[in-house]
Amino acid sequence: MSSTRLLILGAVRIFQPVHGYLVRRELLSWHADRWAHLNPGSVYNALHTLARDGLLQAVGTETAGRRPARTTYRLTPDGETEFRLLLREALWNISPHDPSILMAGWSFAWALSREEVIEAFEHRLEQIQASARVSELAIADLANHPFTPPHVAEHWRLVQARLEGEASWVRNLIARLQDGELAFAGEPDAPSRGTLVD
Amino acid sequence: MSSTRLLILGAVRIFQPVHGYLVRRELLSWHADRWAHLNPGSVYNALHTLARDGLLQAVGTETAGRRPARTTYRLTPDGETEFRLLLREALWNISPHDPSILMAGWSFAWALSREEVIEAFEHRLEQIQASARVSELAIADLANHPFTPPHVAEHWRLVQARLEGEASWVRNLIARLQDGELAFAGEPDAPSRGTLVD
DNA sequence: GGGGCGCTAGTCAAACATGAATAGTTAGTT
DNA sequence: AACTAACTATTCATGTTTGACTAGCGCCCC
Repeated sequence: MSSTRLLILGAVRIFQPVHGYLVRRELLSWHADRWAHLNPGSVYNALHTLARDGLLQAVGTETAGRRPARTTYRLTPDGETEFRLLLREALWNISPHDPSILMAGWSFAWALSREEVIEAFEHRLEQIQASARVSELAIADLANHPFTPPHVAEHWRLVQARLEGEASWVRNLIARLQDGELAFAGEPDAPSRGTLVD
Repeated sequence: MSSTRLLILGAVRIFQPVHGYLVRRELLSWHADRWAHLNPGSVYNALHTLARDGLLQAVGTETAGRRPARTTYRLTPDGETEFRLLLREALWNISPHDPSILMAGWSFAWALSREEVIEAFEHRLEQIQASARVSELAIADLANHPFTPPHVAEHWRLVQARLEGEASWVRNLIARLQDGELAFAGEPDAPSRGTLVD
């Protein structure tokens, strides 16, 4: 699942310096375990991988009592760059076969400016329109492939129908963003760090 | 990805006895490589696993010239049972976070009766309605969890919007199935085996 | 007749995901 | 004061996915 890296980078970025358990707990409160298949192992594995690749840096290991030691991480400059890259990819491009990518991207949209998010979403609407046209043409083209079974045409229609659902969510959100809802990078109430309960 | 087993079982079931390459080629013609992440390795691995678990049986190995040997498979009775189970699960239950499951299920819907498919789809519409209610309540409940970030409410709305898209596809299909479109188990033109090009 | 291209058929190491299990800690309850 | 339920913090064996790679065969074209 390609949304894992973005989710982990983004969650570390909010709370850094932070240890794995807190990252996981935050993502659980977003229900990312369901929509992004985020098991405990995935979180810790991603942390290790990202640290090995130089996107995260382990900044210490604390032990409280006789509990398991916990390693804390923060983003490296490369990690910050990668985060912004993945975030922009997630928001600007449709991913018709992986719903978790937009969910992950939207989770950190506030890290960009309101203008960029609106622009990205408008671009998304155009892509969805283009995709409708591509589907039509692909379905028409099936006539030239007589051995392709008829359910394939419905696959195209189903993918497009789901995208239309996504489009109505996007349109609703664009309107609300233009109305000033929520807070984004550079604005007074913009979140930059998460709010820790404890 | 849980749709892999269903796809492989179903594809073997169509062409049995059949070797891996033909299964893969057929699934590629459905573009399952894109919507179900079906790489060559996944196909062969699934075949091995299903054979190990007794759902498939390797019925021979032929060698033509000095080419790689090819193993042919067919479903065991357990494999047929598992196929029908996975197929019914895919069609009767919504899977809000994995779009490939319905795509895989629909690919083999013709293996059930027209009546059952219509009933399953009607049940699906009810589940989507119920899910709308659950989303509403979940969003309302967020007021009691002040530290949950605001994007979580949009996650619920996005999942629901995509399901509404799916619902419009399902409604369209129910109407066409009631009109007698396509052919299902027990009907004159029902597909039972695939049509091989060569 | 030989050179290149695309098809056939599958393998494999590395990467990634799964989720049960572990083992100590705290808070509440009878 | 003992019990237990839930939380903290992570590991690890197992399983699945990825996609580049191999290597022979057939066909077409010059």
